[in-house]
Amino acid sequence: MAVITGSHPFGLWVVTVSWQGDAVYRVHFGRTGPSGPIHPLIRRYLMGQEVDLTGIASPADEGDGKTAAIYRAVRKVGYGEVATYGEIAETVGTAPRAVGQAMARNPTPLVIPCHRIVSKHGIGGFTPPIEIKKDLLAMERAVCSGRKGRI
DNA sequence: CAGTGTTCAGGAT
DNA sequence: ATCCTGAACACTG
Repeated sequence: MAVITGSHPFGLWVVTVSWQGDAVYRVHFGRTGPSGPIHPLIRRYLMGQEVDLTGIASPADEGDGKTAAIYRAVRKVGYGEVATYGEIAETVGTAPRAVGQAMARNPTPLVIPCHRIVSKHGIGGFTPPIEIKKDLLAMERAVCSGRKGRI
């Protein structure tokens, strides 16, 4: 059984996902991507539905190192919520820069919501174009505020 | 050893 | 109020 690679549009971008069963191995943003199916939950997420992606397995958060612990902490950040590098660092017991380092090497954005981790003073960084991070956050915020008059 | 998707404090404009 | 430095922290290749 081979790993499936497919893509789905998100705004002006195309999200390419390599996955198999309930495990996602790689997520990549680009202008174009191969035709093929992607993980159902990620597809619904990209279509603007509030879905819980914590059920998806990612090789990144399995391990013994600090990085894996950071990824697990990041995954606890819920849909439409944000946390700072410093908060994640304090949870795991490490330094903010280690969190940034881990985010920069995140193999599976969305599954591990690195876009919800922002700098204390601004939006923070993002290895693909920062526009994507802004769009993702804007979408989640819109969905959350859209559900029955809450904030 | 060097490079980060940080953070904090200080000082200048 | 905004912007710039410099320093210290933890982790990975």
